[in-house]
Amino acid sequence: MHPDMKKLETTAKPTTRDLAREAGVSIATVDRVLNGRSGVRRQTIERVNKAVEELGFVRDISAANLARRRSYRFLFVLPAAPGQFQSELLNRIDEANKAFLSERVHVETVYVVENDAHAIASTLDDVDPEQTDGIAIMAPASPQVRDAIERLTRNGINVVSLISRQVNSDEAHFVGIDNVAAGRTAARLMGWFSQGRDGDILVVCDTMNSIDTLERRYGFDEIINADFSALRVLPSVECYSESDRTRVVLRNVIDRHPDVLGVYVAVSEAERVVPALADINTDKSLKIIAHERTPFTEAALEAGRISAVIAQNPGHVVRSALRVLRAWIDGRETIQSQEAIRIEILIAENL
Amino acid sequence: MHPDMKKLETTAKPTTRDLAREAGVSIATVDRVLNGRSGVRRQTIERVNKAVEELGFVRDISAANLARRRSYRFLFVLPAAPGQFQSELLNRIDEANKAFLSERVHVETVYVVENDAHAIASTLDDVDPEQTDGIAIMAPASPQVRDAIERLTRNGINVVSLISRQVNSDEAHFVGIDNVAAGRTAARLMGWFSQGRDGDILVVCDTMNSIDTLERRYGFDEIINADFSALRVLPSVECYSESDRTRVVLRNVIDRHPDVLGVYVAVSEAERVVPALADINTDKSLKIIAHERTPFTEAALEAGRISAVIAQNPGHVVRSALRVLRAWIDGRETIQSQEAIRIEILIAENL
DNA sequence: GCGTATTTGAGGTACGTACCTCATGTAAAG
DNA sequence: CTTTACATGAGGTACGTACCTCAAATACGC
Repeated sequence: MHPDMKKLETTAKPTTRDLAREAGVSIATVDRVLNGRSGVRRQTIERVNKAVEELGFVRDISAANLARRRSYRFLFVLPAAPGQFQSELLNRIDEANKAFLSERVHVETVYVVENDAHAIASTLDDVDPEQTDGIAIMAPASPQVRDAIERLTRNGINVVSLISRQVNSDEAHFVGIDNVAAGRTAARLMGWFSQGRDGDILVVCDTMNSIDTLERRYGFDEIINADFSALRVLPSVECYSESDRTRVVLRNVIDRHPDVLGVYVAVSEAERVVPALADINTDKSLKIIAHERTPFTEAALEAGRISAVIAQNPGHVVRSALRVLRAWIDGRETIQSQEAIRIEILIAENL
Repeated sequence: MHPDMKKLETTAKPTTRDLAREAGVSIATVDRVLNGRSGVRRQTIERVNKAVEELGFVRDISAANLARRRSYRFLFVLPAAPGQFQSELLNRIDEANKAFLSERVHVETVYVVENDAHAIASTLDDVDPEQTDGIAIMAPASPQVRDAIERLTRNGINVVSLISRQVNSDEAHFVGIDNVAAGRTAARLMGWFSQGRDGDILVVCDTMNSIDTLERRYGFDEIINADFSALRVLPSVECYSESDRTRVVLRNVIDRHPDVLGVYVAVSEAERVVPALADINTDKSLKIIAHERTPFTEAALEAGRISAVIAQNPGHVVRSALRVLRAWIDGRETIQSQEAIRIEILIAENL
């Protein structure tokens, strides 16, 4: 056996009792210091803190939460959109809710109309600070939502934004990928796919009003212009989440630009856009890059209908949001590297 | 506010007390049933279980662990190799040890000589079941280690294998990537990089005795042969973790094969192999794919000296191992999707 | 119907922390 | 030197679960 192991047995984890003995004060005083209650001399506070250092005391969060009768009540605010990525996200929330039940974490979900910033803001305003400890919101960035988040924060409710960053809101931690970098990544792949040929590249988005889409497009152009000058990126095709419109618009663009080599589907509803592309481009020579791992994109990758997918792990996003909110409440640090959401490159081989 | 929220307030999480009332038995009996103690009639057991179902009782693990005085003492067994990936892994273990301290998880690390299966096995045999609750081992697959793992399991110590799968050991859960798929992924990328040209591809490994390397090579060949017939994969270059040897062998091979287009560095010590390649291939036309994210590979990606990296997240690996071990001890389920280690494709744009 | 074995209940203590009250100590202000 | 404010100690209860003991109730064999 390795020599250090004995320590585990003899040196048990120090408790508040040990702290009191070490600092030469009573347990009550230790408690006052640890929980920042008033009525302790500066000098005594320092004695206790020194004991904490020396014994390496770490508060037992389980016991503390038990004593406090604390449970974590979190609320996910999600757009009521029907896409596969949405439902994937929902499944992960359900999953997390079940898994964290034994750790006193309760998760609920409420839906909002995606395009109505005022409605979203008023939903947020209606949240009762007495009954909610934290909120994870996925909604397009807007001043109304940003302000509502600020009000929540002032009321003591922690907020993180999911997938879509709420700009200018330093209050809200962001859980999601860097969309500019995602666009750059897509561009690099598209460049490789083009094999040095010249031609046009199509970028499909819902609406250019979405900051996420703008950022992706920005990153995409950046790399294509810098490193793949043989490629021209056409103006973004906006399809406003409507299947019929998508079909018509795509056909128009591709008819007018026979040199289209590849398509970057910069929105998450690949299941709506890609089939439309397949109908138009029957010879399957188009290189398609889409976003998000869903049953549709998985199948399409395996069938070779999509060449690559840029994804963020929805389970990771959900759990990260919960961990960040919880750490915030506990006054703990998070593990930085754990909370960074990776820009995943998925191909048929690494699914 | 959404309508469900009130429930949180009124319907508190049921406790053993509630269970007892619901089942019409005493708390002591509930306790006997929940903890599988003897001396309860079958009929009574069922009454209690029914109450568990109906109330949706979930045991509060924090409180239970507190009462049991349970702490989780885990041991990482790592090869004493000096590579950057190793030290990355170590950092993550340290990090996890600190972060999980407040959840009564203690992690220690012990080093073994990588190539001495007997020594590793005897290290495992020396572990005291009284003082260790679980082991995560990273070591080349070998019958000796596999048998030692089986002995540990019989003694009630749960074991997971990290990075390298211990074959034929169904006892030990594996935390790491599918190496065949990793090889396939590398091959697909290499194919894209080759842009349809024909030429030779070099595969660099430590030794062909390593199952991990064999699997990567197998997957690599599979895709190259199937989809990129213009490329020929040369016999693997073995460099036995020695810098001098690496340099000599690589120079020999590249001198003899001027058509080498790309190199797949199938081992984790890219920091040893890639600089050697750079010395030889001064015109920088070689496309290099390496394994594992390390300070070296990050810098090399950004500088364009490496085109892509196939990686597994060491922090994720460490935490997943700990979660799996803990769930095992608690008799809980793990979240499947959380414990799958992804084969990450890293390029300069998605770092 | 008796004795014995099994099943159940009642009640306690403990885990490590939070939070409360009340008594007592000490220092500063008058 | 007293008054007052503040600082600290001592001791308790609680959280939800585990685990223990002992007594009481019930079932079972004969």
